[in-house]
Amino acid sequence: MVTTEAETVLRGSPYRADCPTRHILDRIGDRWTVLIVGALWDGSARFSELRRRVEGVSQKMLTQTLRGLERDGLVRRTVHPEVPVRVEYALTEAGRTLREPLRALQEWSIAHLGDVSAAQEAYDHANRPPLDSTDRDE
Amino acid sequence: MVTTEAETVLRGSPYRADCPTRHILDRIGDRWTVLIVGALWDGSARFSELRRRVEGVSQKMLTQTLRGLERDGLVRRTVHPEVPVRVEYALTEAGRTLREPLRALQEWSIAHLGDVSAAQEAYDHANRPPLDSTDRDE
DNA sequence: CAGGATCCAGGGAGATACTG
DNA sequence: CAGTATCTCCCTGGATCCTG
Repeated sequence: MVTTEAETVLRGSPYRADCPTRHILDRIGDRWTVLIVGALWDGSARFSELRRRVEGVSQKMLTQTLRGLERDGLVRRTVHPEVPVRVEYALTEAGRTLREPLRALQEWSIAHLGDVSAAQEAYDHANRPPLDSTDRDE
Repeated sequence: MVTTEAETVLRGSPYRADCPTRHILDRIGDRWTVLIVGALWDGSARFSELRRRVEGVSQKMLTQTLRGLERDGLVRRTVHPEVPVRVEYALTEAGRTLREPLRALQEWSIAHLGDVSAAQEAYDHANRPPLDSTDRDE
């Protein structure tokens, strides 16, 4: 694989379906992946623990996402053959490196949340006059 | 609003549905947002231009995503009242700041694509060898 | 050319029941 | 406890047709 420079790729390939970016987008695309990586930020956790940490995730999605991450080599799954089966999940080396860009993204979101919210309100106000009291606010 | 430090947020709030992170994830969650921001990386572009740049995007998704970005104040839409209507899209200041974290993410994907692919193959080979083969080592 | 409106298929995602 | 297996619902997103 020819590793062209990041800049080049940004302007050329990524818009083509064969670009690596697409694959990663598929991964971080689903909301759960990022949240789960975040939940494993500081160490390992058991299945139930993750389920508690990542609020709103269903057992199905948690399993599914963890498997995906495991398949990608970002998460390591360790089964402890004890009486009540105990499974621990932790980020691999590769997974840990993913925290950096993810953190950048999160910091951005924290820093710009206000602007975004304001922009949304302004947009809605300017574009969507009173219909009813059906305003979707968050 | 409890503006805890980034680290704290990472371990606490984000897993709660009320965290700003969720909003951003909803935004970058869809594959098109990132690609479109990338397509506007170096300047403005017209609708058709974007449609060409971002391969695989449907007119509906392009419009939808652009509207979302516009609503969030990340993209500015300029209508030129000429004979054939001409609309130009460009990143706003806020949108430009988003390029940083996005670039980090992309660079990560480029850097780790190989590892991820290898991990996937290894996983698939070890866990789900296609039917037909009767080999059962390990 | 830019985009609104529709119809419709596919898969994401929840709830439930069962296993080891 | 840690999943697997279904069934189903619903939203996402594509394809198509139409308008300013």
